[in-house]
Amino acid sequence: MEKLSKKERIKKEIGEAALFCFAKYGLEKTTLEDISGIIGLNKASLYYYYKNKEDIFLDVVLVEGEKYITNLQAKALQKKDVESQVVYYLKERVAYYKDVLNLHRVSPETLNRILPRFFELYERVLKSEIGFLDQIIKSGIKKGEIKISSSANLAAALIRMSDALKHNVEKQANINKSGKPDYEESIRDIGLLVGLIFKGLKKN
Amino acid sequence: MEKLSKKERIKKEIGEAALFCFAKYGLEKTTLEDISGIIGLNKASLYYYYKNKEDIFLDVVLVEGEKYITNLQAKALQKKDVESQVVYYLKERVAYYKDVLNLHRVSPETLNRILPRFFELYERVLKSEIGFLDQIIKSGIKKGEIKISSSANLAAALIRMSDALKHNVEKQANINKSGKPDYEESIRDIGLLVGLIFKGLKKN
Amino acid sequence: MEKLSKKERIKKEIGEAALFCFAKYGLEKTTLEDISGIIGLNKASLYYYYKNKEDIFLDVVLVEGEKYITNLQAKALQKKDVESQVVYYLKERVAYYKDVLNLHRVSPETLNRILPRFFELYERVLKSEIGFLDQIIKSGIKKGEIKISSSANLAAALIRMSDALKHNVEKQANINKSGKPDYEESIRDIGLLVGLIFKGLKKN
Amino acid sequence: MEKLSKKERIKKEIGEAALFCFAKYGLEKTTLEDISGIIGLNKASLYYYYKNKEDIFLDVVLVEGEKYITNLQAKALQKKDVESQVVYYLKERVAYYKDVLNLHRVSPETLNRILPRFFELYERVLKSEIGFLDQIIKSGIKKGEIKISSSANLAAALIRMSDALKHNVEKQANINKSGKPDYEESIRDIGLLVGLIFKGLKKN
DNA sequence: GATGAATGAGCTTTCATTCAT
DNA sequence: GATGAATGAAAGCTCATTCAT
Repeated sequence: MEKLSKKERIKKEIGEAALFCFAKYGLEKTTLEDISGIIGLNKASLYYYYKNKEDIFLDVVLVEGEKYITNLQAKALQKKDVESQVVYYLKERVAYYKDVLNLHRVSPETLNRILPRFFELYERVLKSEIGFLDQIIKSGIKKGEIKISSSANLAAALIRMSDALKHNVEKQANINKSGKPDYEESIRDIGLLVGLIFKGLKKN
Repeated sequence: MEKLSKKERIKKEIGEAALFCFAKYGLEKTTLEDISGIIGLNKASLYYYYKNKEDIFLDVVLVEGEKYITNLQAKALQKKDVESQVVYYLKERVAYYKDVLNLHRVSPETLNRILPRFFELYERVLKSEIGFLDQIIKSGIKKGEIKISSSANLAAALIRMSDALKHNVEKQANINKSGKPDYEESIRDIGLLVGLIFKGLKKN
Repeated sequence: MEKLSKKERIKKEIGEAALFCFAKYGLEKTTLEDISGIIGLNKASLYYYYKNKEDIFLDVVLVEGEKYITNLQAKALQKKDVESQVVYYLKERVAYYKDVLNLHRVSPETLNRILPRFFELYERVLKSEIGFLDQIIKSGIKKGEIKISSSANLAAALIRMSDALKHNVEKQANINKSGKPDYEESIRDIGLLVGLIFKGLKKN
Repeated sequence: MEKLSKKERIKKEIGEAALFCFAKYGLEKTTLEDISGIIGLNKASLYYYYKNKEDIFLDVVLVEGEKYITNLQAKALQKKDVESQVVYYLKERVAYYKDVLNLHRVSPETLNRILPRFFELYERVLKSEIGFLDQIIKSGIKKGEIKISSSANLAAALIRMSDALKHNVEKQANINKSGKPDYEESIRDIGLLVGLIFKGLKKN
């Protein structure tokens, strides 16, 4: 279907090779030679396609993330009611983060350096996520499960809330001795808070 | 209580600083300056206490491991019958490995270099583990839950079996493209095999 | 005459700079900065041309060795009869070793680490050495100086014998307190043994 | 016979251990731990007996040198006439230098750093050397082999001449590409010059 | 006198990044 | 577009040397 320019095609190849290496050696241990070697390219050539190693990582993680999000949305829709759908979606979304970081063995240190750029790029995906939640909520309203005037605002707020909770444990981890963000805490909080929010929305 | 020589005290300090750094940056990303800086030492000084970076890591992991094992044994004893105790202990034990490697973000590459030395040092702990299983099994015999003549042999065999299963997925990971050992497989196998073994022990 | 690629040309430059430094400071005291500085390169650049310092040394020694061997063969041919030629060649060959190690001040310790790799690379030269001895012997047969059916086998055996004798004193040196291989012993033995061998060959 | 203070005794022990190590590993590769380990001392303790590693080396070389000189003088006296004695003595003396540097694998670089201090310490030995030559010459005069008014001056001049020639090739080596002092040249020159000098002394 | 402890300087090696061609 | 070639920065490690005890 999609016609990719040659440049896009090679970028994709690089991304795939990188994904493989990141999963195998971790972000920091993967060398540009590891990546370029797989696709028979010189390591200097990577710089024609990407600004630097970090950008390759971000791209890979974003593409993977988008695939995952699409998949997750399909799964979420199978839950029985709006609340379950929303809770499931928000929780799994955070859990995904944890897995990605573990998979690529990114140190929180590096993470913090990367995150700003990540969210910059993530913006587009984020909008689609809010759109998805908006739809769910709207259909919940239609089915009479909940009542609320501004669905879009709620959708955006929920996403922001869960991202904020996630951020929170990441920052905590940076301050505390522990070093490892306790994403489980975010996930529990999300469950609790969404539960309370929906209690209110149903009451009416 | 425990009187540590000054050298021992500083080794402990180094170990704690290292543990913190390994958890935060991962083994490979942690520099000796990171570690020594925390306790106000010059990086060269670490070599007075440890032969090299790897040795620091092994020490830290072993000490942590021993603490964990002690704790795990207490937990295992709370399970209702011998079989549950044994299965729980063996499964959690392997799960711990997975967590440790994830926590410190050790690349499989490095892992393979370190493992031989690790098991050399682990020998002592291993004996205490076998001793623990032996006790559990003996008390199971006493309570009439199971029947078997040589409890000690069974204990050693069970430990060796679960370690072998763990090794197996590690070796597989090295051969396969994936790179990541699938410890879940080992854990499932342990559950299955111990189940079958105890079926036999109960039959009598 | 010979057209060298740019890479080959620079490798040669490095080799020459290295030879100069090794002779001046000795292998272990020569730093990569010493070598790279001479030809106006950054020390990291050496790694583009050679895997490591040891490889530079091996290359340099091999190239020098080959030159020496060629020269030695011309000299040996000037001796009056086969026996003299063979004895001269084998003795000088061992003496060269001693001189090279002295010249570059290689510690026996380092020597032992390097030797296996050296002989791996030396294989090619060795064959030409055997070929040379084979020729000498054949011409000795033609002139009626000696009698033997398999000249090639004798050639190979003589080279191996003298190398074995050299190895021997190197191993001895490692065991004994002295540390320094007594190559003179090998040289004396070679003289003695070749003398006896040729006595037999002439008798017929 | 000689009663050594405890300090002197330990200095001697250190010297012997050092000599062993220098011969085995060379000056630069020998660590203070190598030396102190042999006599069961802490490496820091060496600094109570010697100012630094270089001083240990100088001491060792001087002591060895003195032994050698004594021995050499006895040997020289066995030569048939003054000229032979003088030539032999001066030549062997320089050859000894070459051997010592080879034995301990001292780089000319290091040598130049050490030499000034060496000659400072050597002063005493030097006087005895001049005294020895003086005696030889005097006995030559007595036997009517040669004629000269100031024997002591000649003795000193001869020593200085041969040392100067030696210095010369060392400095040459530093300037030239070669790196290795060609002591053979000095030795040839000594032979030539002493020959001419004695020609003159005999003429009269 | 002896040494445990600490360190600065220097070494080899790796790697992301740059740039002329 | 691609890459050969180069490099700065930083890592792990070694060792002579210092110093308080």
